[in-house]
Amino acid sequence: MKLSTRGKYGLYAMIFLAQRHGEGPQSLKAFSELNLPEAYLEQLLGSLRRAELVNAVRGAQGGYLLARQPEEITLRNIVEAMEGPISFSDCVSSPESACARSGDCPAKGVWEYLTGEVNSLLDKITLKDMVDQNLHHTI
Amino acid sequence: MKLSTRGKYGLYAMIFLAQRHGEGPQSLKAFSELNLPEAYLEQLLGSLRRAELVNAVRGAQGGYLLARQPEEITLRNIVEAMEGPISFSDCVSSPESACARSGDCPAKGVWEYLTGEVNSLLDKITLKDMVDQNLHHTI
DNA sequence: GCAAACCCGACAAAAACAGTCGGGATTGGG
DNA sequence: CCCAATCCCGACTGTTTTTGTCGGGTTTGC
Repeated sequence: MKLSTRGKYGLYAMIFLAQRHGEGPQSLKAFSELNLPEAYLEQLLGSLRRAELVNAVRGAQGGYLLARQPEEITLRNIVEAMEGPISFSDCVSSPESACARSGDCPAKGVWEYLTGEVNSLLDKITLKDMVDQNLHHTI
Repeated sequence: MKLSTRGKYGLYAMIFLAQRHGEGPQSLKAFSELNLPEAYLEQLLGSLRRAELVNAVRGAQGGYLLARQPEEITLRNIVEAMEGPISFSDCVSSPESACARSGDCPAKGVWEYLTGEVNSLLDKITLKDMVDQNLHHTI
């Protein structure tokens, strides 16, 4: 029950971009103040781009930009882009990994319930909330 | 954001014990209907015992029993016993892994908030709720 | 055209996970 | 008292996931 560094670094990168929203493309080098491994971060930004959370501008003076407004990007968007769909147990998300006891498995309902709750928690927090340190309006 | 098999199998084992609560010690062999690797399950039951969620009775006719009533064992108890403390990022739980940006890290508040929310979600679900398929009273 | 950028697939080290195994310690029942 | 049933424990191993690195390709502003 922990995010991997992908999830963490991905969020750091998104917060970095949100803080500079409107200031033009931020090159990979600009991210260096985050003290993350550069080549690795580049990979992660690729995932964020493919998830359409950031846009990349190639060529000189290029870099990365948020693809949407900070208030339109949720924590769930980011976490899912970096770590795939969140679900407490595979038997919820992928049909083929349903276990033998599927039919009346008392645990399945729990996984479904929790997965739903956490997703809705993550849906409620936007990038804007995070840079504003404004988490309480969500409660 | 997924439980490992430790978490899943551990919960299956606890549900199994809850369903037989009051019927005396359940030997490792009795668990075989769960179709889990026996030697591995034994390890996991060791973790549950050390977390004081089950009691083990050694010797012939021995086995495992719930250490408390099913309504007094929460999902959080089980998950933490199997996977360690829940926290979205280490910088919340362990002081030494605080990252350089600790002071004003916009992500830290998010991790703390989410960790708290998920913990309180897990606190509200007891083993009894699960065997009764009664998750809705928690909502 | 060239330097500053991003893009991409392949690779590798390290850590975590998912078990297995062999033998030791306890204990109820005959 | 002995033995079989049972739990206990640490060491070991194979696999998968994670966390990166690297080299070279592509794009584009100046």
